[in-house]
Amino acid sequence: MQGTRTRTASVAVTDSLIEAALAILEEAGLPGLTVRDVASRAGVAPMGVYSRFGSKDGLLEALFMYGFASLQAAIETPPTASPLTRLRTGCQGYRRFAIHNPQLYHLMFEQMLLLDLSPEAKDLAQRSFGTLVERVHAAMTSSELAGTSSTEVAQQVWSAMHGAVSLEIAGVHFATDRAQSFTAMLDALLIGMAPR
Amino acid sequence: MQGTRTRTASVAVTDSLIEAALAILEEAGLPGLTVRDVASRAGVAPMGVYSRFGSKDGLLEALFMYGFASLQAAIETPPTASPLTRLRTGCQGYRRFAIHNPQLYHLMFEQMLLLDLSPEAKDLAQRSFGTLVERVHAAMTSSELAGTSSTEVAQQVWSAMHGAVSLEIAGVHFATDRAQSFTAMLDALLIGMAPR
DNA sequence: ATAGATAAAGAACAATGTTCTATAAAATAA
DNA sequence: TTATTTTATAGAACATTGTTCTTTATCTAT
Repeated sequence: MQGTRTRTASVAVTDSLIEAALAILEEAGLPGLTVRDVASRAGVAPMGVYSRFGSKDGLLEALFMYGFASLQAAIETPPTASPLTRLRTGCQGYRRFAIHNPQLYHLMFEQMLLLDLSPEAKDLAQRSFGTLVERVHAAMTSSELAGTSSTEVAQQVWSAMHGAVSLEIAGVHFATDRAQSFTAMLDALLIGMAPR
Repeated sequence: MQGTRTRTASVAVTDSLIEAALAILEEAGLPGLTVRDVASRAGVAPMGVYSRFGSKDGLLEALFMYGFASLQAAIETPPTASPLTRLRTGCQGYRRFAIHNPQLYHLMFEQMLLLDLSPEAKDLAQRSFGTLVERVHAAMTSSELAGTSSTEVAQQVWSAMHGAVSLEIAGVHFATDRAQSFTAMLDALLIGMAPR
């Protein structure tokens, strides 16, 4: 008697695993994201995760990279007359991404960022930050922002944004209109960074 | 023949468990914080955690509350001539707490805050926020800050602080002097919130 | 001092990340 | 096309961890 095992085609299994993981992540959160469930949802055995990603952390890193690619797209906006306006629009995109993908955002910024990431993952994350630095630099050039180090100012803007969406995702918000409160905080920060 | 089990005295075992958990947390991080290791370090069996805290999450909630009590102490400062200065000093204390207890801060804000907490834990956290609201309110009364809702402004200040220390703890910082960058961000935000 | 109540020790259980092994599918060669 | 080698997957097995169960040492009240 021969075995009854069947083997699924190897085509695009990697993508299926990532898709399954993303779906489970947003549905059940990080604790619900088990290797078995991801593999099952993708129609493969748990081993499939290990042959393709090396470990569960490897899969999570793939989600991390997917997330930063999405974030990059969310903050990328066409040029406008005012560089500061373009920066503001990008910040709104940042919040939109976070609010629309709360579990993924949590994974990216509150889990993976604390772990040892591969150089590729770090590069990708840094590229997103680079976009923000560019916007800040442009606003400095147009004299809409003061200061000398666009990197340092960008870090401060990013910090404020991250803190705001992070607490909002956690359900810690005492303002009635959270989008408006986010914008108000950002406006205050940018006003305080304007030339005087 | 009688068993060779010994039973440790019940006095102050709860505190021993919390102390052990805090030590392991900062030494090995959240993944290293296992019930067995905590119990072992406290000199009791794993069951001790369950009889006293109900579950591992119960123990983590005790750490959460310990953390917020410490944070409360860190942001609590004596009155000064300028309410805004007092607010600023409290914010520096906030950062100091976070940087000195990075793993605990991570547990508090990036893990527990996302879970279902007991009313006691929520109250304690809200009390810390209340202190910040008071400082903001005082600065509004002295016309050093503008705006009508001290709660909303306090939330924005907290957001910015949290984002800054959160990224700093994660190792994401592009400024040379991080304490200075934190202060610079805070200054910009408070300037942007000043009456005009 | 004795009896009952309490809670802790240690074993056992369930779930999860990971590894191992047999083998089905694919790739290659003749 | 057929035979052989390689690859990667299915399913079982293993280690660790959160949790529960059972036995029994310790505590408390009389």
